[in-house]
Amino acid sequence: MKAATKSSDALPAAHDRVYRGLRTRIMHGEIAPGEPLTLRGIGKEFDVSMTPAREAVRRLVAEGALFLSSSGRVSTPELSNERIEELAALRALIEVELASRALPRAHIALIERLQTIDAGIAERIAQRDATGYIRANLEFHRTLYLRAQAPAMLAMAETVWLQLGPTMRALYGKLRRTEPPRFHRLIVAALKAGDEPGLRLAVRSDVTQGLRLLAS
Amino acid sequence: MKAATKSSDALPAAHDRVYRGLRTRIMHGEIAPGEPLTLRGIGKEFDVSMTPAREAVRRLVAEGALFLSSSGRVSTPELSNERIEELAALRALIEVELASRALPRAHIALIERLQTIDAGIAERIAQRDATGYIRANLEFHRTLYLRAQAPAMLAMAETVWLQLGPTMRALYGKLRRTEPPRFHRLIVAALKAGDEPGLRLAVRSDVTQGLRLLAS
DNA sequence: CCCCGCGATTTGTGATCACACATACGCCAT
DNA sequence: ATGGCGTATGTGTGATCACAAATCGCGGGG
Repeated sequence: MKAATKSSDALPAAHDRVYRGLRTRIMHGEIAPGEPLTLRGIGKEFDVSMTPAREAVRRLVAEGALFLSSSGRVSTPELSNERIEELAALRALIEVELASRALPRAHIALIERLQTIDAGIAERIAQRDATGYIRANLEFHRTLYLRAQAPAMLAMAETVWLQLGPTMRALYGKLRRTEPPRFHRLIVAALKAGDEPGLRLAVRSDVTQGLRLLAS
Repeated sequence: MKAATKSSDALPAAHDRVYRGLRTRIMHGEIAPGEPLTLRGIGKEFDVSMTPAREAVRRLVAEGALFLSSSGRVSTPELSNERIEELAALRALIEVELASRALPRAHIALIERLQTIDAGIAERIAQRDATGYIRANLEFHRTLYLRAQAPAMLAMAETVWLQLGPTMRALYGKLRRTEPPRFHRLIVAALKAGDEPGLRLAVRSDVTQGLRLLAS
């Protein structure tokens, strides 16, 4: 039971592998809100001991992706309506700024890529693929924001996504969407036209649309 | 060498004690940018083993307060001008929103407390007390933002402060301030008058003032 | 039938250890 | 004197262990 030491493996550090694995699962909404996790369970799943599992969990807790009860138990957080409203407001603030900074650098190739991703989103919706929908939606936004050349801001936006992850999945179940996101069209149109005020409005609308129903 | 087990101590968990200790030192600018840290050194300083030290460091790295080199060495980060500009923009976005949300709840008692803190800031400046100045300045902002009743936003703002901590200390040395922060007066005045646009402008100015010189 | 309490099990915490790697120091050959 | 190399030291990583506390389940009493 010495877990392959390091031998000739590549170099994806153990605790980082666990972190990334949990992170994407949370961000994509593959874990239900309130679901409890155990360090030994995580370690077993990723074939590591408790130590790297603990580090990964600690990091996710620091990012707000996991909730740490007073007794040290970890679970994915159940967000209150107030917190959801705050996080939506943060998304609006940060992502509008990111989109605005990306606008001058948005070439036609980027816009075409966004349209391709958007088509994929429509497919996921048609197939009722919640996780795929969330993943594609985040890819749409991240692709745009990468052009902003603002890594610190992007990291902060992703932190917010992470916190909303489990809830977004639950939200997806509530609203029975059959249509593709209409605000994405507006975003693409504003990018093409170089219309900054229109872009800001479209991003703000897209980011806050779904979360309004949840708070009602 | 069994480190006092738990005996009759209260219950401030070990790794959390280390985390808080390092966090405030970083946020207050008591550690120079680029300064290297070792897990064993931290453990010795707080009288714990490497395990809690590692967890605290991991958490601070996750928050951007510490930099982790490719070989695993940790140090406080040396920020590029681009990153400083981003962080200043984030401060402006988030803190303007926080101030705006705090405005309707800003009673006279709060305003008086802000003025008291501001007087303390003037003292620190007169005494050339860099750390004291930073701490008092952050207290001024936090006191105001607490009224916004937006814990997630406040946490995000504090994360940005944390990332700027070591740099703010260096910044303090560059600009030889002798006058108390003039924008704080404007903030207080806007709060008294219930002037939201004025408040937003004053906060934005206060937050971005010092960092403009640094980027030049 | 429900509620309380006690014990077994689960779970997080922190210390310690073995190991791999990086760095730094010092010694020897040129 | 200087440059290169091998060793010693320091550092992070991850596994394992001992311990305390929390949680769960079961049984008895009301």
